Order: sequence, then structure tokens, then C-alpha cells
Amino acid sequence: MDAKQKFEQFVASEGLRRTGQRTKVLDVFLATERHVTVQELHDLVRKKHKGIGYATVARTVKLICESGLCRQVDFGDGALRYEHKYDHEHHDHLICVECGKFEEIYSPKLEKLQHELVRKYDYVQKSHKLDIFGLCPECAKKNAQKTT
Amino acid sequence: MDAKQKFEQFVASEGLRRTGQRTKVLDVFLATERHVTVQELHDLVRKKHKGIGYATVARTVKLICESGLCRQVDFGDGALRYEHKYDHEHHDHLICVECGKFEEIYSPKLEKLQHELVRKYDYVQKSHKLDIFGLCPECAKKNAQKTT
DNA sequence: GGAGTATTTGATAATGATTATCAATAGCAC
DNA sequence: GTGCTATTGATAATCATTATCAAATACTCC
Ligand SMILES: [Mn+2]
Ligand SMILES: [Mn+2]
Ligand SMILES: [Zn+2]
Ligand SMILES: [Zn+2]
Repeated sequence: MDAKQKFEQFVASEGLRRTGQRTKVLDVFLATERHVTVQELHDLVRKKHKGIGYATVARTVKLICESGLCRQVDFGDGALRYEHKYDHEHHDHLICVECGKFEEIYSPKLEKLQHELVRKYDYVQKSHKLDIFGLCPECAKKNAQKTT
Repeated sequence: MDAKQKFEQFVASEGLRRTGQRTKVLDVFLATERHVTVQELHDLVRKKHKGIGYATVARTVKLICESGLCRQVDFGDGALRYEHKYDHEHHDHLICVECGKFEEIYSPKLEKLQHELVRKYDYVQKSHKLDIFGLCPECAKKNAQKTT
């Protein structure tokens, strides 16, 4: 089942309606691999479809999350971002605090350790968010030169 | 050197001025072990010192962070929170999404793994933020009963 | 101690992201 | 097609954070 089918199935199962706006927002979202804010996604949507409002984009991206195709991420820059989740392995982020560039990182060992920790506290794990902030190789080099 | 001394040293070294407001905000902040928002800290401050404004509290808690006594945390509930850093070991958070209760967790293994990952990507690590969301034992129990 | 100066303060406004409102529109069951 | 209800889009409300600015205050130098 592809992403669009999964979304339509979710919409149907929730008793929601199939609308042109929802389809178009989903298409635009699926067509980018960026980690977009609602504002950015709205801008992308309006390039193709003039009439769609900000509120609709905001509401739809939330629906997409609920359907399991999308995940909220927070890089700490003031606005929530959304990224693909379907057909994408879970990962965390390594973010450059200078230029905003980031890497998607994953370590099964790290995930396993987390689960062990959670179990130790008798919690039931739902999700987690690991963001590592630092300097990318380029920015690290620049900074090293500055201090010289 | 205790926390208050460290703050005064920071203020002096930055060429800033020693004011009654800054001292009072710091005192109130040090007197709680909670993870407070600016709003909450302002409320606490005003219980003792009526005249101190929100903006001053917001500015001062930032200063306290810069001085190394305080750390920003984000539990994803809409407002940034601040917690003690001085005389407190680094730790991450395990947060109950139902009731907001949380545990402070720490694993040297986990920290080490992170550093290895960062090195693999040639990044220079500055900080990291790991928040695990789940259900605390009590809320997990309640939820289990509901589904029964 | 007092004058001069730059910082700090607190009330208020500005900003920006998110959420709520509501009349008009459109999907869906019949 | 009709009727009912969800959805939409423009706009306003909300809320945290940041900016503004005149008045108050801390600090330096005498
Ligand atoms: Mn990603
Ligand atoms: Mn903590
Ligand atoms: Zn960079
Ligand atoms: Zn709980």
C-alpha cells in the first residue's frame, strides 16, 4: 500500500471526507523531502494551487501525522517542522547550530539502550526525540580559522 | 564557589550591573527544583517581590543560563522551561504524556554512543536533547483499565 | 557624597506561530 | 437532486517571546 492509499484509508476509517484540498496538500507534502514548517508547506502548496488557505494546510498536515505518514520535529528554531514518516526509517537528527544543515542519524544500539532505560522506570514508551546540536565539518573549520 | 557567587562573577565579567531585581530572581530560581516557564517563575517571584516585571524575569533567566547555572528544556508543551544546571549532573527526561510527570534519567553508555555517532559524521558536539515520551506506571495502569 | 553616563527596568506594543471562529461551500448518504 | 454535516478560508484570538522607550538606577570619577 502506498502513502496516498494509506491516507485515504485513514480518512475513510475516521469518517472524514475526501476533499481536493486534502489530496493536493498531501501530494505536495509527499513531493518534498524537506523538513517543512506549515508556512513553508503552505508556500509550496500555493505555487500549484492558489486558493488553498493556511488553516487548511495546518489542519491537513496534522491529519497526515495522525494517519502515520508524517512526524513532527522541533529543531528549536521557533516553528514546528514536519517530515515524512512512511517508508522512512525512524531516525534522529544531528543539527548544525551555525548553518542549520543536519544529518539524519540512526543507531539501533542507542534505541535499545533507551528502551532499557524506560523499562527501568516502569514507563511505557510512546516516542522519543533526540536532537544533537553541534557544528558541521564546514562550520567547525570556519570557526577554527576565526579563533586563530 | 556557590551558585550565587558564580552568577555575580559572571555579571561582573560581562560588565553588567548588580541589581536588586537580578539577585531576587536568581534567589527564587535557586529556591525551586521545578522546571519552570518564564511565566511560572514570574509568578513565584511576585509572591515575594511585587514590583518585578515579566520582562525582567525573562531577561534575567536568560542571563542565568549564560552564566552556566541554568539550562533550557522543551517538553513540547508550548513554552520553554528552565532548570538548574549548576551542581546538577547532566540528564535527559522521561515524560508522561498523560499527566506531565517526568523522571530525570541518565546513562553514561547512552552519552558515549551519542559522541561516537557525532564523531562518525565529523561534527563537533555542542549539546543534545533527549526526551522520551510515554506513560508513567500510574497512567499506564489507568489506560489498561480503560481498554478492558 | 554628588554629577554624569550608560545600563537596567517595567509597562506596553510588536511579532510570529498556532488555534479558534464562523459563514459560505462542498462531500456524501439517501 | 435533497438534506445534512464536514470542510474550507478569511479573519480574529491566543499565547510565548522579543522589541521599544521613558524613567529609574548602578557605577565611575571626582
Ligand atoms: Mn529527518
Ligand atoms: Mn531535569
Ligand atoms: Zn554548519
Ligand atoms: Zn502519568
